Amino acid sequence: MTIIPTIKDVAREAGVSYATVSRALNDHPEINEETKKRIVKIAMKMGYRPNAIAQGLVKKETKTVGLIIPDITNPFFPEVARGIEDAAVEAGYTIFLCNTNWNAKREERYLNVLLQKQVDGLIIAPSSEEISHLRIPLDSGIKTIFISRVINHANSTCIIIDNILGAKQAVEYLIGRGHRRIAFIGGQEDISTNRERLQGYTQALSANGLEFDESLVKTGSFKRDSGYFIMDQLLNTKEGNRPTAVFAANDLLALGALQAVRENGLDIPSDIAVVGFDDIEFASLPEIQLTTVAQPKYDMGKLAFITLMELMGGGGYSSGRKILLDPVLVVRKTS
Amino acid sequence: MTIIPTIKDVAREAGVSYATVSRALNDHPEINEETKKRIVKIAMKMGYRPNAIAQGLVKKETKTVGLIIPDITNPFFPEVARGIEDAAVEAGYTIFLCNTNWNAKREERYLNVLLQKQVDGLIIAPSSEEISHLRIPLDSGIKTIFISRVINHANSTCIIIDNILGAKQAVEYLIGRGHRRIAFIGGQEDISTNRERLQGYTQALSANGLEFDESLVKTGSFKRDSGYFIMDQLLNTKEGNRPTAVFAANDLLALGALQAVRENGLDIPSDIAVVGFDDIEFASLPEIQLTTVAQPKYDMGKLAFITLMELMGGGGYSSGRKILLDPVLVVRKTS
DNA sequence: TTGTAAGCGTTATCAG
DNA sequence: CTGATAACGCTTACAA
Repeated sequence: MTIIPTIKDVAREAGVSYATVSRALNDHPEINEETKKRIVKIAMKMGYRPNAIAQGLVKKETKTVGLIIPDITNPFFPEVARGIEDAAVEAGYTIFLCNTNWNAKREERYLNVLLQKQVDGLIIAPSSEEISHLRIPLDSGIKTIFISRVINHANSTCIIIDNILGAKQAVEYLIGRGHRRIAFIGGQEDISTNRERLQGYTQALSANGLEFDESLVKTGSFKRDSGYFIMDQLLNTKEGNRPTAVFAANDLLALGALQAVRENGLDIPSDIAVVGFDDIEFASLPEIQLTTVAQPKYDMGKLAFITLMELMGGGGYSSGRKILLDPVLVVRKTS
Repeated sequence: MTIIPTIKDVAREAGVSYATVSRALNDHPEINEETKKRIVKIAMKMGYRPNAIAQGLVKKETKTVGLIIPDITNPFFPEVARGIEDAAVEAGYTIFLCNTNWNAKREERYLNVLLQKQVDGLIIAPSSEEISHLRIPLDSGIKTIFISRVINHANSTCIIIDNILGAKQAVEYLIGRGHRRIAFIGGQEDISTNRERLQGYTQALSANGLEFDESLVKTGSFKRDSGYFIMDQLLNTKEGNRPTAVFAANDLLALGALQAVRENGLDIPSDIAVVGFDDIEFASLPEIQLTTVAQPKYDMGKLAFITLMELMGGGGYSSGRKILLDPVLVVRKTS
């Protein structure tokens, strides 16, 4: 419970001015090596730790970035976050984690708080299409990276996966396996991730001369219970309409769908084939073996931070870039 | 890309002193209602946002707390984190998320960074028994809550689950089902979580007159591949020694064990019964149906933050409390 | 090479 | 009720 010493205390102890202490600690070139060593030693002994808040105030840089995600409970995001953080630690940054629970109001609130806290940059996985509040960071000029969702704003930098392509691959694979009645189980309808995956689904159908059947497309939220509920509905329509395969917009939905299928006494994949999206770790469990479209989650996180660094560095790196990552279909046992 | 106005700008615009603006914004009692309204309006129009860094400097309070966890990839922690965060948001706090990847060095580094950033409090799920560096926060007097692991330090407040009891329940249940050769698959050996769960295991055995067989106890790290590897070893010892049941120190280990058992062509639970610990969401998947000892993860997070608030509030709340939560055995299909 | 002093954006203490 | 002004802990011109 010792009181934390300030630079003032160190200066007094060492019998020099604040400036000299500051110089010693940040090893400025213009300082006597001897006194520097002496001061550093004293500072250490006193347990001096520079106050980052004060530093932030004068340097106008906090070595802090905000990360806003919609659902920390979806293993996809922790994996991305880990990538971001590993890159951040290396660069000496600390992360404010903000989980919105898919709540746009909370997202907006966080945005404001983070700006007030003077973060140097922002990484956002937007949770709603209601992007009006996303103009806040953009207009304020703070360096921002959007991940997993594209934002239509002149100079927003986005890192996303090619959702359309990924979905297309998944559905075409299903078609290749002979399926003709393929359902789409989506998350929040108005989210671009969902829209694009639906788009890929539609494109795959039409490219293969299959008719789009509205009754086979249902959306909810990107959660397991939603997948369960929707799949159950899908299975309990009149017999003839039942799909033989399902493409779910993420793995959580797929996991829910799997459960509904089994509880309806049907077999996977012989009665119903299921394909997900994300390739969360649990998709590969031997008991699950979910066929899914993989995203490079960890690397996406790392890339996001590195790109943000470039932006923050202020170098000639143009914002407004859209970085598109490649999905890869991982075929396992549910299809 | 507008420049962010300071209180100075607002003051100039409103034709009053900084002090008055500050008073208006923090609605002090001693201010004219009219001018207050006028100033607030002007501030809003200008898009003024108080600089939290500057506020932190003078108020000596940052409304920020640090959260240090070992593995964000283990669904247990995101769930706890969500609880913490929900409570934090409500109280107007923001969380620094620090993931250590079970790395003590990184934990120590984070500790120092967080102190420098002047967090108001700390919530730590320690990742190693090498607690020497944990003296840093304790000695510095910063309010700290330890979760999921107990720290032997005079005035550390810990929120943990009764690991011994939980493990005991699990193993006694197994014994009740007729198992006599029960293996223990642990995480990092020196971590109290692991030690206590092992202790519960041992107690259950001796309380039931079963002999402790060293060859049935193996530890690795709290990860799935570790569980897989250990289980595989266990199964490939000479036939007679093979266990008929396994108690894994967490669900990830159990999931790995499940996989090894199946890959060895054995049936669950008839050949080998498996019980885990944590009850992560994926344990309840119909395909998994893992029997496990449940922890109130989300509530534990909320409680952690609320307790921290009490501590930070400086009220008469004594630190040094150990809060013990109750585990509950959830019997599903792997036992 | 070192010291002095101004300033970062707030809040808080005094006077008025 | 309001206005100066001194902190908060640090960095950085500018002087010495």
